Amino acid sequence: MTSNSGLPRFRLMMSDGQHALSSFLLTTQLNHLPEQKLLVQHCICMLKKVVTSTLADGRTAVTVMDMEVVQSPEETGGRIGNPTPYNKDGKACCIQVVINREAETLDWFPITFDLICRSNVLSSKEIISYFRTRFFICHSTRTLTQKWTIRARVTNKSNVRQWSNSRGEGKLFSFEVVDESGEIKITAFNNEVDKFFSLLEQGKVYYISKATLKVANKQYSTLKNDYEMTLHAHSSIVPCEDNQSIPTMNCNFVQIEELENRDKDAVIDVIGICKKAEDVSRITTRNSREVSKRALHLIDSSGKEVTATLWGEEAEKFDGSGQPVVAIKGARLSDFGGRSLSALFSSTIMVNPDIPEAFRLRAWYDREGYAVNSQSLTERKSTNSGSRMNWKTLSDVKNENMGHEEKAEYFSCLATVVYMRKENCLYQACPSADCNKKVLIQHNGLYRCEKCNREFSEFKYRFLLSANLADFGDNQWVTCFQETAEVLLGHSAQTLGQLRETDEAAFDEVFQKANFRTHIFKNRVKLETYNDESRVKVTVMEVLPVDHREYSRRLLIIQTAAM
DNA sequence: CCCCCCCC
Repeated sequence: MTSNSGLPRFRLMMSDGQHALSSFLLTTQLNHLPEQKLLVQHCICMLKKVVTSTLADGRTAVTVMDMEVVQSPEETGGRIGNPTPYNKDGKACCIQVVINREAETLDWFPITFDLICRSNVLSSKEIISYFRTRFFICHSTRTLTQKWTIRARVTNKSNVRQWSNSRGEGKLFSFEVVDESGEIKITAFNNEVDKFFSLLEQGKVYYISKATLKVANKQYSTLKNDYEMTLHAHSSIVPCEDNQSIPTMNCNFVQIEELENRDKDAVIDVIGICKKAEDVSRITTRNSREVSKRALHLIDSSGKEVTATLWGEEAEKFDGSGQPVVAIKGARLSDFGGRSLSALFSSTIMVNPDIPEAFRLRAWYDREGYAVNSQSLTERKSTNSGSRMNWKTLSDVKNENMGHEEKAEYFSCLATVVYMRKENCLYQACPSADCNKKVLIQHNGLYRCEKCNREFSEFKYRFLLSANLADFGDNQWVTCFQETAEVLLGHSAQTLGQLRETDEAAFDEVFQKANFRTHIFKNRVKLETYNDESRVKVTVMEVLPVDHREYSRRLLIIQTAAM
């Protein structure tokens, strides 16, 4: 054919041995291939870059922008199979072409993943839909469902998690992969969990094909990709042995010292010597879930130390013996204790990773680091460090008009309980797990909760205790709810409620014993208006035992103030 | 189709 530029234009018929399509046009830049008799009949070609277009008559033309001849007709042995014409509107479609390492030439393609077909053979249908997909991705934000193959290394793999919500229930896991062009998250649900979970191993390389692509929800991902993948029934994952060219995890380690300058909630990569691993412990979250946690004390050559918390299984299985190098990719920076780190579900924790940074750290620590009197960015958790406490005397609270701001204020004080109101210290609350609303007894003997709009045969006792606290110079009425009242009185609301019903003397004794006790109180203070009357309300958030050192220190402050 | 990221 003749091109617009007047140069000869070559048209190719390509076949996969089953079907053939003659609508391939060679870009004139590649004319040397046929002219030098490299591109000849029956050779096998690897198409590296192709642009498809729809002609006026509806036919699809495929312009070959870059290609390589991988087998001569001699090697191929002539025609393969008995191909019939490919009809894209109809039944069959399968044209043998080969795609390899396509991505780098397609810089306008937002997911520039290394496209390699596992068998090195793609059908024309796949190719055409693939190119449609590229167009689709560029111009649409809807869920994208097309097929391709990537070759990538697994850098992180989650556990299997169950979910249950109004839309149904099931299980899932996700993993993250990296290749030369970037990183992407891939999620598997239900059947695909069974199929692929045990196959995938962190650090290994796989061919992954026929996953669907969708726009990533940035809210839940810190990966540098606007898209993510989901596996489906037809998806395939095959281990790849030849993985030299695929990068390993790319970490961007931040020096511990530098954490001081980073924003709270930043997600960062850190590497350090685990100077100390605290014991694993179990905690209950706000959502009443139990989870294991373990704090690590990491130090690096900046001479600074930081506490990093691991969760769940990561916390349980962590072995800190021998002070290993620990790298955490994607830890979240918290301002607890000044600066600390917390592993996320998406974090990757590596013990003694095989990377230069780890070797350097090991050498530094064994040579000199072990002797460094390191300074931690994370303050010791303890009530006597003082710095997290906004210490006030009770008269300070009044003199400084605390609580008059729009936002509630907080203060800590050392004070003695001088009175507790026994009357109304307990109320009958709704027995539902998360409802503490007061219930009213009905004529039918049932207890009604207005909030839940339900009647119950039972109630639970809750504390709402008014107490008067005093220090050397002043006193203050405060409110203690459930947890803090339980600490002050040393009994659960349920126990004390029953005691009140059965043994009034014993009930009174609980109050006598708890009175005139001295504690550290952490309080919230806020001006509240009720019936047109404003007054400062102090709610006790936490009751802590008095540490002797702290007691002496506070006493000194109080005495100095009194002089 | 998930989206939990916790505790002091």
